[in-house]
Amino acid sequence: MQNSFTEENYLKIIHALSGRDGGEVSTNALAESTATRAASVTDMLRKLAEKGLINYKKYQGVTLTEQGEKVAIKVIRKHRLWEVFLVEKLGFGWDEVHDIAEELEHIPSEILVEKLDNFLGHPRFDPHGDPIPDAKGNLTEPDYKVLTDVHVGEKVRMMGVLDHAPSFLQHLDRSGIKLGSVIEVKEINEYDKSASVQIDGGQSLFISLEVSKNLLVQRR
Amino acid sequence: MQNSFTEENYLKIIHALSGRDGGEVSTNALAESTATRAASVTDMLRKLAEKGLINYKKYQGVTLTEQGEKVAIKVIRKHRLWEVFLVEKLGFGWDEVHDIAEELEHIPSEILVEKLDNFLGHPRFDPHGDPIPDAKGNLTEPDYKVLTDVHVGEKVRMMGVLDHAPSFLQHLDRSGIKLGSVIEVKEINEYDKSASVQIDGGQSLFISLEVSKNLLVQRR
DNA sequence: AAAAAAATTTAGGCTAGGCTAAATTTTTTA
DNA sequence: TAAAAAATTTAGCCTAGCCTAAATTTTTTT
Ligand SMILES: [Mn+2]
Ligand SMILES: [Mn+2]
Ligand SMILES: [Mn+2]
Ligand SMILES: [Mn+2]
Repeated sequence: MQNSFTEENYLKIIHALSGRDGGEVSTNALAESTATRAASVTDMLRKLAEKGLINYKKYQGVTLTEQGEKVAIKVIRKHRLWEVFLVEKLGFGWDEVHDIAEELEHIPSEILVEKLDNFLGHPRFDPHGDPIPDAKGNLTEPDYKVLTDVHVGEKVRMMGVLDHAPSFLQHLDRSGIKLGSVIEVKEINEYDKSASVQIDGGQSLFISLEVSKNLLVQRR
Repeated sequence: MQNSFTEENYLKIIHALSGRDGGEVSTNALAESTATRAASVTDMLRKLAEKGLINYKKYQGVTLTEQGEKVAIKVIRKHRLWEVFLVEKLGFGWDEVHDIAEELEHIPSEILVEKLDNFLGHPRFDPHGDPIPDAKGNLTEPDYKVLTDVHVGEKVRMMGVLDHAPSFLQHLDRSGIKLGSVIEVKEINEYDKSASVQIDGGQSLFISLEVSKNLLVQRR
């Protein structure tokens, strides 16, 4: 049977909150992420467990079953492919596409997804640097580090963001930081952990700890 | 306030059933088109009237208000633009796109529609020959005639279909009839009104009355 | 112009997915 | 380790969109 829009959202959120270790997700965390109340979450968890999509024991938190994981990954695949479409083909900014993709990800047709993937040239990453699961459902999270873990003097490449909020992405735009940018850490301020960095060998600027915490980078 | 998926479908269907004269649409006709029961339709009509989207007096049938017409035309615009995208960009057949567009037409963002329209090069017609409303909401139905009204000896151009069912479209594919094809009526069988026609000056074939009734054509 | 038939609306219910308030269980703190 | 706090579940309600059965209105036939 088909899963509803709402069920798909729960599964996707459980996947995200579960992290790469697939740990238990709490009712309250889900209530927060779905912008509903804990009581409503409990109702839905019972339904998802009934359908075999999650492992749920009262008071114990939930994890995805293999089947639930599959569904979640399909939704993530669609979300990220649509984001690529919106940015690459329609000319949206990376700060504008999340909400629209949030709707498009629930359009059913398998064949649509595969034709879209083909049209886009089988992209591996979405506009925020997040990996796109392949048609078989394989999702490999590259292990990037956070900019706060980079030492003074190191040069790294910007590979993704942890925060997807438009305001954060726009802040990066104004700072001239984008996917692929080379970031050299020149200095770290002892007092507030802000960093002085140079972008692509050009402009130098200060980055707050808050920003550093949300930048995913890779040693080169 | 935003209109729901269901409300949008009602408005679109009322628009279609209302025809170019904007005549009253009956409860039963809506029940048939929405695949629901008359009682359910009545409920929804009261809600749409409440919102000022339709003119509704008990037992009298409904028409769209100006506001309702606007909403309906926006949905139609989205539906047809997405169909163009699916056929032109993703390579779907014209027989495969209706159901998918039926979902895509409810994705909200105005800006998405305009960017999509731009990406597609502002198409005037969808893959079935139906006119696409412009961004301002102008929808002009070209006045094509039905193939049954064409006399023997006339040559006409195929411009659209009345039936959008996949089986009908596939039948046309097998017959080599597509948008733009030139159809010359060679003979009309007195008994069953089937026609003998020649397509694009090449292949000759028989067309049943049922098919003729659903082909929109234009004198050249 | 009745009477019969058809169309439509009303009444009363159901499910999905929400909510608040109260009860229960688990976790933390003293 | 008992009490307090936090987390979670249960109970009871609500709205959107459906449904069936019964009542009402309109239309068609006699
Ligand atoms: Mn996103
Ligand atoms: Mn993304
Ligand atoms: Mn269609
Ligand atoms: Mn169409």
